[in-house]
Amino acid sequence: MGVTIKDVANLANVAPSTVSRVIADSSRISEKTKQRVRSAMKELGYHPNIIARSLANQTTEAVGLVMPSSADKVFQNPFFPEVLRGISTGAHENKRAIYMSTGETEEEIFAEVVQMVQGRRVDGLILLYSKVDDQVLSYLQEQSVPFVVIGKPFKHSESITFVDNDNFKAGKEATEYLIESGHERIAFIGGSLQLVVTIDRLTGYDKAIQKANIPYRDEYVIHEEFLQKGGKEAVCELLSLKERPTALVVADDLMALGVLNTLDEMGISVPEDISIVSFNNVLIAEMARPALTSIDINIFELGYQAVRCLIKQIETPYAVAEQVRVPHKMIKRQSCKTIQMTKR
Amino acid sequence: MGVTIKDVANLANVAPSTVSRVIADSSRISEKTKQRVRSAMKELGYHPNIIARSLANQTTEAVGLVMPSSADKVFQNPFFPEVLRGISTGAHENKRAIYMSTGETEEEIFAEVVQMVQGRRVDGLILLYSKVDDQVLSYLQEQSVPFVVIGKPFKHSESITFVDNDNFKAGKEATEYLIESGHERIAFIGGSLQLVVTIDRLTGYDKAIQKANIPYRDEYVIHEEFLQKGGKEAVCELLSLKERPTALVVADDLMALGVLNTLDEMGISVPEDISIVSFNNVLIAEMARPALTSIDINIFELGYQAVRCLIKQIETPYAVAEQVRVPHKMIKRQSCKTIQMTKR
DNA sequence: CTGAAAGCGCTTACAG
DNA sequence: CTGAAAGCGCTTACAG
Repeated sequence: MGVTIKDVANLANVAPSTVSRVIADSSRISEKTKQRVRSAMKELGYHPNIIARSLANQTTEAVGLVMPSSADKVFQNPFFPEVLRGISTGAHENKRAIYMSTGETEEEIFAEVVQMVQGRRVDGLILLYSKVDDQVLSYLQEQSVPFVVIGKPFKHSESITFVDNDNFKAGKEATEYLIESGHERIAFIGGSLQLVVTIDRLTGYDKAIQKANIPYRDEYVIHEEFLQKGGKEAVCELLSLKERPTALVVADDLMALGVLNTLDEMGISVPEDISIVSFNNVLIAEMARPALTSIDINIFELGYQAVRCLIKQIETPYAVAEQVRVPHKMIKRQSCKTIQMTKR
Repeated sequence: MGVTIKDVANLANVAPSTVSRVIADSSRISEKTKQRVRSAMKELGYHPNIIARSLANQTTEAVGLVMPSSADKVFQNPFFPEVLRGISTGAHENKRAIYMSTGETEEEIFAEVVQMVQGRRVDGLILLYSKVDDQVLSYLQEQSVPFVVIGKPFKHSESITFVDNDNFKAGKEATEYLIESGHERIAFIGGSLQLVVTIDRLTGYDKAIQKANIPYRDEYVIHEEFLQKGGKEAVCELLSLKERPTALVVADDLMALGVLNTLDEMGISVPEDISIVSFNNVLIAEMARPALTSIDINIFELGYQAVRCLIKQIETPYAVAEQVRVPHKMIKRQSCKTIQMTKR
């Protein structure tokens, strides 16, 4: 039914191979022939069959996106649309199509990745997360398929191409900012400890309080899901302590929003009673009341750079691993207050 | 390099065609042979090449997603992640992969769609928007490729499969709710008139005020982008009128948020001075202060049903067009106030 | 129940 | 500068 290269060849009175060369705009074909072939293509409404081309030349012009498991929850967090926007822009600039995983459990996603890779559906992949002991990552490494991680790989990060913020530094800066404002009872509310981003930000927090000679307290470190609900649960735990914190480092804006709403319900006011610094600086940070002081991590750029690195890897087979650090920046708003230095 | 069907055939001592039948789990192959072939596959770590299979049997097990143009802006609106979530869930349940357009301008997107279709990259497509005079839609119709529209097609909607809310009714209900609360000076802030959803909701608004014998005023109907910024601009226009409205029907939560913030800056309070009903009921509707009364349109379900319809169409070649109406529901919160009936 | 062969629509050495 | 032929890795009538 579809018009093929043969039909074009017949009409233009050349061999199929010649048509193929015209499509590739090979310099070995005369202008005259090219013209003839092109008008035949136009006349017949010819469009190359990409699947056939993929099979013949072992390339797909598509990149695969691996979402974290339970993507259904993930899409609630504005991080993902924003990183997708960066990826989409980058893919488009490089004329690459996007292929997305749809699985929900870890096993399903793994199976999909194997399909994408072995099925030669994509030329390379982007992992939209980084977690401890990831079988997808190990698999991609051993297959030596081009891939890029958004976030820092837990292990072997020297030999893997990744795009990330300096989350250690960001966590440290957020905490230091609160310390400089006079806070000493600072809690940390983070996501799953399986996620490297949580580990990094927590380590930064740790470093900052250590440097300020503030004792580390186990009960001040809480881990929940990167969602509003997670923020809510964390607050309940923290407020049940005899010595409540006066400031919070919250690893995600959406969580911070949950924190804010819960505090509001409990009649605790921000920033008067509790100061908050959060991360990501998505739209809701600006919209929240009080507006949240948040570390902008430039999510769009994370996605955009990831594509750029991936394409580079695909096109230069033995390229060395590349590490890109996307800068962050604290955006100060109304959720923090300077307090009186007490005992120091 | 990859292990192919031939390698498996050799190891299992059968013909390639037999291996192929084992993959398809054909009933015409003996259990014994199946076992042998399967263990050979396992031993070699065989995975079928999907591209080759696609070429041979003219099917891809993938669905294409067509984003509205300027997808970069679109991703700022929470509608899209949520509809993607529904699509992703549906695709996954049906073992279909997702292929996404990345173009920004209308022409680019059109070219991508042609590529997806003629390149046989997808078995069918979902349009994530519906607008007046859409060349993509016309193209898909004339190619008779399976496709589904999210939103109501502007023309020929009887012969096209689509999934939509009853936006006319929703617009009418929102307006009636305000009328019943005593409002008469009700403005409508909508998105582009190129989008059918805007037209439908506006028509509903129109119907409601007409029914209540409230004169239609041109200056009370504003069209802006479905973003915060759009809401802001609309408010500025409306407040410059001599007779300011006392209530607003805002066609999108994100816009409503812009409206809210702008009113706040101007010292006009909601709902005391102005009541607001908006649409979509995304997370921010709940979070806004005051929390927004919003019509929940069940975005997830729109995406989910779209996939279901598409798969059905793909699998039953001459199926008739199907129209799915996803129900909506008003969620009442704090952005509306009953006012004194004045002149009636 | 299984195999040999043709075909899906391209690309790409190899010849000339 | 152009063509004939083989090949990419599958599937699927057609035989037997």
